[in-house]
Amino acid sequence: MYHFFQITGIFTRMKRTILIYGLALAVLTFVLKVLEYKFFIRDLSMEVYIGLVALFFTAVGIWVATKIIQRKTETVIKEVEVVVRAEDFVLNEKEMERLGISPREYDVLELMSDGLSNQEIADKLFISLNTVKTHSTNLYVKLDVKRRTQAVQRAKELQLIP
Amino acid sequence: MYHFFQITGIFTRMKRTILIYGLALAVLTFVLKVLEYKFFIRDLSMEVYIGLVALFFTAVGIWVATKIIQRKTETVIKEVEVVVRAEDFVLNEKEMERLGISPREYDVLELMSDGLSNQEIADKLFISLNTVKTHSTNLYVKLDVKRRTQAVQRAKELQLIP
DNA sequence: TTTTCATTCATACTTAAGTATGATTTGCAG
DNA sequence: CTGCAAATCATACTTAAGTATGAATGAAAA
Repeated sequence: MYHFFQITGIFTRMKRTILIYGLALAVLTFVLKVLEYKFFIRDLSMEVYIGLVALFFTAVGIWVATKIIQRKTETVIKEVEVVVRAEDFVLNEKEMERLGISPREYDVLELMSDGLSNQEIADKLFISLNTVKTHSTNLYVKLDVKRRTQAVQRAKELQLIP
Repeated sequence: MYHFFQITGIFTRMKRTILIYGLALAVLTFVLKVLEYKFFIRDLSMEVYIGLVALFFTAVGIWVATKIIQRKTETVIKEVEVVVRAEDFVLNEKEMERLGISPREYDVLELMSDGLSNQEIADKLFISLNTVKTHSTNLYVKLDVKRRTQAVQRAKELQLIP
């Protein structure tokens, strides 16, 4: 795809370049004639004359080349490592249902994983400490763990919390 | 740094190119002289003669250009997303030192994050429950937290544990 | 309507966690 | 050698966590 466009571009450019080149040749020939017959051309030796032509057309050649030659683009692919943390958390609702964790129990679980104490959880959810204890105990049974630290661990494994 | 080498490269190439160019000019002049005096050059009109020289030096110019023209280096920076998983864990030793966490305290921290109780940690490390408590209390101070759940959280944030 | 279940809370208890303080040993650096 | 930090352990205590049991309520399903 990329290559194709490039080739088309070259042809378009070449046509124009050839035209300009032709014109340049004509102009030079004309200029030389004029110089030859009107001024000092006869005083110039053949070598100098040819040298000038050579110089001019070398210049023309270089100029033409700059127009025609496709710049070789050396594509250096520099791979930069962008560290992205695996924060692509999506709640695993299947596990939620399978374990039969209720919405309120989940609330407690979330706050638990934030490192809050039962009392702090109670305050946040406007419920008593005892209720939090009940929820957490139920959670431990459902998650098949013994402690809150294990509950948080387990819940993360099961994609219940981030 | 990169730029510097490029420039040096160009000069080296130019010196050689100029040399070759000079030689080409000399050779052509010589060839023309030979042709002129030995064969048919007098039959050729001035225009054709100049035309040939022009063509030749245009070619030389183009050739020179191909040598001189700097290659365009296109640097494509490709960002490769690297998702860091738990397996890619590298211990942040700077934080370890900064916080002054001792090796033994770190052992306790690790087992803590595995969800073990103080008693279980004590059994694993062959130390008393009291010692574990001492270590954990020290950890809480150093990590500036109040509970083990928070300690585990904090330690993960600081890349102390996976 | 009855049942089921989530949610709430209470009481009473056990166990674990965390705090405070002090003491001993050991290896290492000044 | 001396001092210091790490590691160990103990005692005593407070607080938090977890267990067991029971009960009230209210909404939704059978």
